[in-house]
Amino acid sequence: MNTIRSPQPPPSLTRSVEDYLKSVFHLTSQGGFATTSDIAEMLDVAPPSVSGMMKRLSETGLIEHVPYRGVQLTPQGRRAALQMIRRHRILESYLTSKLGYDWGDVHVEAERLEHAVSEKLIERMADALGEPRYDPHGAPIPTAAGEIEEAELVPLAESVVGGSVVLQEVGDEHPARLHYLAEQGLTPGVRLTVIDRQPFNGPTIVRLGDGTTRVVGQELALLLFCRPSDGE
Amino acid sequence: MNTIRSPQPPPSLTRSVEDYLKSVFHLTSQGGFATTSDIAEMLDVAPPSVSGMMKRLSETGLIEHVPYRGVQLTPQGRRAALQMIRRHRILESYLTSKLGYDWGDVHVEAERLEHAVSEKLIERMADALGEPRYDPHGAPIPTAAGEIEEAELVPLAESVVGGSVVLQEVGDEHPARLHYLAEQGLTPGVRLTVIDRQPFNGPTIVRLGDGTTRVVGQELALLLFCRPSDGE
DNA sequence: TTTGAGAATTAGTCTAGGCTAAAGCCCTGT
DNA sequence: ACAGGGCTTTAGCCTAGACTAATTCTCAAA
Repeated sequence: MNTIRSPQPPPSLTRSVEDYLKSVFHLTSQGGFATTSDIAEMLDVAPPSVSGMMKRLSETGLIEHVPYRGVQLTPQGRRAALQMIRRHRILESYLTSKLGYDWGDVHVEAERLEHAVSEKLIERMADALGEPRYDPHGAPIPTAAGEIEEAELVPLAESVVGGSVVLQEVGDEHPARLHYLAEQGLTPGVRLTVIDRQPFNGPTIVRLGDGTTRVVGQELALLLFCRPSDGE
Repeated sequence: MNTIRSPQPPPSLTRSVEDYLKSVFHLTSQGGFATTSDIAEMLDVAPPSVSGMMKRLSETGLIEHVPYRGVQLTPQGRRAALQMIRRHRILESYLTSKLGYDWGDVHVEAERLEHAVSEKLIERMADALGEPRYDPHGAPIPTAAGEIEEAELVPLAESVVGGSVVLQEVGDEHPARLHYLAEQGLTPGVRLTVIDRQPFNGPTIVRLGDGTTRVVGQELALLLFCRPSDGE
């Protein structure tokens, strides 16, 4: 008799654990470690709560914890985090496309739903949408297999003056800012010509396809991730 | 200055509390009290867990607890329970109509989602469905205002032999039984002629609209709720 | 009227996941 | 080289919501 049950039954993580894994993923996406206080701030909990959870998560093999340094995801933790991010982004896409949600309002709703949906439901939504590759904010949606596109994007605030870029992703979830950006026509896929930038962290001035211009303050311009688009 | 804040901010119940309220609602739908052990069995927890929760719920005014007798919902508890039932049934309807779910599989999915969806999402789904009045099992969907239709239904097992009935509601959530019933053509809305019933809790024999007959064992026949349909 | 079975409650414990206060580590600036 | 400041961790506590074991209540039957 074979007593080894190989492809472990899904451990079924708690809501809280899922949130911690997502935070660590986002905080380590540029490489390096996620620190206790960054995680605490992102999840709005006290630092000791993070230390406690990091201990539990490293015992279950989801993260690697270097005391006083920070944490990184193990391959297993990364898979779990990407699964949550896929759920989140598919949900955002579905709510926007199929239920008329505004792109500023989907984040909060998806944040709760992502912990409750089954794999099956997510795949049905993805199917109904035609397997979208980007969510409404332009963020890449991980595949069901756990792969995610990594693009080299540059914040508009750091783009080359005189160049032409395509706004690829809006790195923000605050409804008010998103509403404002949509009003300004600054949504993913738009092509922008970088006309000028004021010194001392001043605004960036861009021209849209229709010839109109926008003055984008530094704070917002740091959230608009672009890829260069020199040729056509 | 008015220090009374009348229409209390929504207290935001926990998942567990929501489940208890639903159980009490279902167990008291015929009037009377819900007993500790019935609730425990329905939620698959130990009786002392129920006693503990009943204490908390009566402190927050959601139920009325008569020690050693049982509990009933207060008007506030009933509103909360009906809200959960509305969510559940709208979700079941949406998953069936819009995402191709089988009626045997929707219950489990809705059971998790009902705790995570917002009011707004439920109303958008209801709207997309055209404000359905019944869920896929034929159960009435409470209105957003908290009203629910109460019909006088009779289990097929207790219907009058020789009479004609319409199958209104299937009172079961087990996927296997639901699949079987669908195969047999026994789904809500179907008209049945009750041809015969074997003695000693034996099966009921019915004829469908297409002239074919079905032999329905007592266990299943108790789950098929019908309304008389004498005239056309 | 009493008694005993069965149901309900109380008592006490456990875990997850928060918190504050206190202690420990690391690194930079003098 | 070391002192101090800022993180991080530990210690200890709290709540919700489970559990088991022990106790108490109720009601029906003798």
